[in-house]
Amino acid sequence: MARTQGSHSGITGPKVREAALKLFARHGFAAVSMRQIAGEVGVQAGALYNYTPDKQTLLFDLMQTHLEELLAAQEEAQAGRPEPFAALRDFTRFHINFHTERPEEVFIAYMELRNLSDENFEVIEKLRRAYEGRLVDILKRGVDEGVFTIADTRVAAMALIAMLNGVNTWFREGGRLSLAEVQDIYWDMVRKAVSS
Amino acid sequence: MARTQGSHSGITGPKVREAALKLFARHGFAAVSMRQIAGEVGVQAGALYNYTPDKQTLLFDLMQTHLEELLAAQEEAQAGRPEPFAALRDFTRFHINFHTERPEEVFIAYMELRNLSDENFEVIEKLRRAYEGRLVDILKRGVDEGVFTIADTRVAAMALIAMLNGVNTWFREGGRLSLAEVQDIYWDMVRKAVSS
DNA sequence: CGTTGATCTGAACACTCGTTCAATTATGCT
DNA sequence: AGCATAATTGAACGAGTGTTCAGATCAACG
Repeated sequence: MARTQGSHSGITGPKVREAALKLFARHGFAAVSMRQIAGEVGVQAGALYNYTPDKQTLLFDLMQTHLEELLAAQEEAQAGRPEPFAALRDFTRFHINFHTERPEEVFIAYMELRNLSDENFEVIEKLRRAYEGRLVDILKRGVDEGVFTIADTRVAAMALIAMLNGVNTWFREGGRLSLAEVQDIYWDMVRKAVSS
Repeated sequence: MARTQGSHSGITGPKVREAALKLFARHGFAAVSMRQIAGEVGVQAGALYNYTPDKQTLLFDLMQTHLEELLAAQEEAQAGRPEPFAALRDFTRFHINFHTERPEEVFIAYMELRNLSDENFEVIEKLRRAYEGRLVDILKRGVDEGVFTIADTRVAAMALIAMLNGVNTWFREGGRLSLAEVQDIYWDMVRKAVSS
């Protein structure tokens, strides 16, 4: 009997989010039941509804939190770095770092978009665009200052982010390459891709 | 009364695959029921089992067919093109072309991997690796001949494919850019990324 | 120590799921 | 025309779905 009823723990909320995160990432939103999540937490399914109004909102909250943390962390990492070249290098390293540290959040944020309601999707899409905009700004500054050669900054931003996101599909800590080596390899490609 | 029972059409098989393709791409494998697929075809759910042993195999067949067509088409597009530079350019254009022509197949092949059984996953993964290997070969030849400068060919191949796959997330026929323009923009970035 | 209020259980509700199968119907062949 | 057979229906199976809620339980406060 792991947990008796009525216990007033105060840590169930975070545990629910952690369990949902893990299970959604592993099996997909639609394939995970509220009873599975409850089982992972050590609680009955009904108790989950003290922490989320419904399953869909649970997913939405995970995505929103992730993207807001991403934007906040990027803002901090970028603080006071006006030269486009250094800014792009920092962006590249930051992106790889942040994303490889949160594989589950990243996976969900990209794979479960279609399971969001229209309004929730709009909120998430706006956050995603805002992050993309950060990179577009760097690229534009670089083009204006003549240090980057880019045919279309928006397309370039999407191409670079897609390339960097790819790291998550194969990188594993303790593998052939260290994170620092991966960052160097990708920065090398990014740097060259925007050069003349 | 769309369809009377007992009709011996012979085109139900393809229609089942088309319906499954469309619905899996739109809502995800786990979120689509056999009854929905049957409804799209104009048939009762039980009839689907004349064309697939189960739902999972239906998914697997779609993915396998897609990847085998990809490999075959790439082989043809690449036939007799030994110079690495031209081969890489052709690969880039081919990849964008093939993938933008089949958004649903591509989406499924990348998003529904976790819904495959272990054995089915292995088959699909092997095909995906084979395609990746085609690009690795081109890059290796280029490095050997001194026309490309690449730190790690396997990582570079994965990075470039991820970048090219990104086109599918935003490109729409009739949008701001034509397919040819997109191909040129991406080829420009690919070319520079592997240069010295 | 008794009470309040948050927390959780366990059962219930109304569906939906993938899959099976006997019975029925239409088709291709002779 | 009649027969064999492929294709399809429609009902059924057991299990699982998200969500609700009355009642039980426990922590904290006065």
